[in-house]
Amino acid sequence: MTVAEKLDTEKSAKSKRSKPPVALETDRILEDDCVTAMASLPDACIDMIFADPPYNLQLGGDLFRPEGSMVDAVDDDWDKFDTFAAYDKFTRAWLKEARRILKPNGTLWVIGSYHNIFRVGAALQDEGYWILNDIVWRKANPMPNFRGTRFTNAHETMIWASKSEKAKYTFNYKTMKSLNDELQMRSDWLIPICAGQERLKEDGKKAHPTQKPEALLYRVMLASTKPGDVVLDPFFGTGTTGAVARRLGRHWIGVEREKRYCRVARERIEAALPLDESSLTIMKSNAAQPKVPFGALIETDMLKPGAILMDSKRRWKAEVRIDGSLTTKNGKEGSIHKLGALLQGAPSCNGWTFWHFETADGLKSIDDLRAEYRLAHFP
Amino acid sequence: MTVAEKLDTEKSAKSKRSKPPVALETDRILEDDCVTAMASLPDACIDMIFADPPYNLQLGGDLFRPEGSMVDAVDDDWDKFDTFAAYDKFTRAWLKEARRILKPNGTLWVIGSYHNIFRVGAALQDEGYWILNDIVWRKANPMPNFRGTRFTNAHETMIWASKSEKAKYTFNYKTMKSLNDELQMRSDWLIPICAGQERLKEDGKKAHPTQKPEALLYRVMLASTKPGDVVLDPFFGTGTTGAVARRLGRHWIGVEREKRYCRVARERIEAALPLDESSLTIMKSNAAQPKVPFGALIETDMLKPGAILMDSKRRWKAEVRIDGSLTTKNGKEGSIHKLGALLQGAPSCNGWTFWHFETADGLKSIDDLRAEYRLAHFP
DNA sequence: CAGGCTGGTGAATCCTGAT
DNA sequence: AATCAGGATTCACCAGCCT
Repeated sequence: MTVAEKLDTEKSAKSKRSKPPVALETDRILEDDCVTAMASLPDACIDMIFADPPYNLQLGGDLFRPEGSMVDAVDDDWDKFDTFAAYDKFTRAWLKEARRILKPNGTLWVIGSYHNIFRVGAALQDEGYWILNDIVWRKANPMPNFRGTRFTNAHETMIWASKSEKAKYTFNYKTMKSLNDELQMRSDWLIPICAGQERLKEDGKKAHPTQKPEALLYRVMLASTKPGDVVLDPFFGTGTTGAVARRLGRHWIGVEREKRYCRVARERIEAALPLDESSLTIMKSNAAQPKVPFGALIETDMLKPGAILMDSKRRWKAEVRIDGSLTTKNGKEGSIHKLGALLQGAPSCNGWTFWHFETADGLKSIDDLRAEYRLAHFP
Repeated sequence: MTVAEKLDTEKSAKSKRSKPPVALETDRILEDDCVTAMASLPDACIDMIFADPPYNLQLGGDLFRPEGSMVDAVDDDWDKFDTFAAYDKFTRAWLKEARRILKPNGTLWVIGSYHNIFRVGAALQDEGYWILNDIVWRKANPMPNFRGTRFTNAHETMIWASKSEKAKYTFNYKTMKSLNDELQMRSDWLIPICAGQERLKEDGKKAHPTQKPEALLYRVMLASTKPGDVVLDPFFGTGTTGAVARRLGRHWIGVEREKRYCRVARERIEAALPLDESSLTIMKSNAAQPKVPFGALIETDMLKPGAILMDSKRRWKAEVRIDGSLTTKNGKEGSIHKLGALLQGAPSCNGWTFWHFETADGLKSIDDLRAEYRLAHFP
């Protein structure tokens, strides 16, 4: 049990609505209102939530309008404020419940457009979430603005947030870098909209008005979850989140009110084939490599006490001592990291990459020695 | 007098704080707090407001680059707020005053990052503004994420809003289209950050920590104002808004509390000459080259993880992994370029033309797939 | 002079585990 | 809870200098 999970259990025990620790049923759709459905789940059981909440105030009128307000007889401005207030109430309700069911180190993604994303963003900050990034989904082929009255609305915004400021969230940095031709993945993603074969149809018409592309969920999930994690989508629609989760070996829970969406989603996920284990492995795993103390290189005679190390430009030299510390001619000393930092006047230094030694083929880094050591001792 | 201006006068007359119709003094800096300064202006006298308010960054300790130097962070007092509530109060105060001085058909631009933009967006909706677009400023050269903890924060968000829903705002559609090589201008703009000669210095150090690029203001002003319009900037700083306004033949009013910023701004605007051809070219948008990372083919399911790639003569084979890296049977791995080079013993390799996959009609290059991807998504 | 190399820098909520 | 030490981590652009 990790520290995080321990904390989690302790919190649950204290909470008024604590539930007995039962195995969470995953890979299924809860056919219910999103707040009610989430309320049926125990505290801190979800690793990641992806939410694509509605924002069409007209269609959802009943849902968002507060009790007893008169629709017809109000002034425009008042009506607008009223509607915003109702939308905010709805937003806070599901964000609150979502935060409760998130594990301490879980994260939340929300996608929206300028109609609702600012309200959602402010609300989630107020609820205690900590924003990690806002991500811009740049649509490769957006619908043009036919009337020429504004800029072509060519993007949507996603907010990625952790449960709290100090949380140790999952971010698969190397995976993202690899996916982006060995450059850091930026906050603006160019991804085509969902069309063609991928777009689900019913009787020739699109099955859902706002179906998201699988490529988007693919990147979201690959970035912020580990295989086996549980992903929840409180506005499941036709189940893009579920389909991608299954393909990527993650567990999923979908919440959706509308029966016909649920039916389409089930069929779709059924057909989404999980990738096999070997394809799932990524090139540079974030799993910690076995730690090698510098002294181990001396003990195994890969470096001898008295050997001279220097930085790549031969500005500084130091001698290796028997206990794995280094010393300079004028008496400075310390670990490979400490001395490297001291000589450069830097706050810190990675001694493994800073220090080199002379070979027939020129300078070689002690990090290469460490790699050799690992190969020999951790096959 | 336009209809808009007539409406405007009528409203002013009814308003409790109506003022005698005096000529508005423009092209000057009001050296004062932003709310106080705006309060000194009459109702409905401004055509466009560009606001770059404090972002409330909430930075922690120092941040160092991998090579040891320290990042020069924004730690100015003007960016510090105790709570979100305090920031919201400040935001609503200036938004309210800004809306009062805006002409009925005037518009407001606000720029921010994920730290503050959601609060600003929600507040301006509450104040009665009507959002027209959210615009993403994609930075061509953002600061990387040095610790590999999040996605590179590579953009900022601007909100463009009219005073009310029914307003007849200015949008120079054709100008924008011609600026964008005869394609409709999208909501994501690729513009470099302010650096080099353009960056104002004092004693060799940057004069203002958050100076915005003139290219950004150029596009904003060209899109949403007419020559002779009055543009107000309530957070003037070193006067980018004023400089661009002068060059584009717009009148400007700047509001800035800090004396030293005012001094720098005055000198700068004094020197801002009308644009010549060459500067115009610089300002013109560099249409984003759609670069396709190999990973995009996997995300869009054009290539599946586990697929086998080989060179044109079938000498080498490799398997596609989930993150866009390749791996061979005997454990060699890398990007399409790296692995191609490694296998051939060459210093470098263009993986796009080196790697192929089996089809019914024989081998096909992954470069063909890339071409298909481009064709499908960048019409 | 062209071209290459080095160094500096930009609105940044930037580590982790053991003791 | 706080402290300490190990050691992992960067992209595009510009200016200046050298070959």
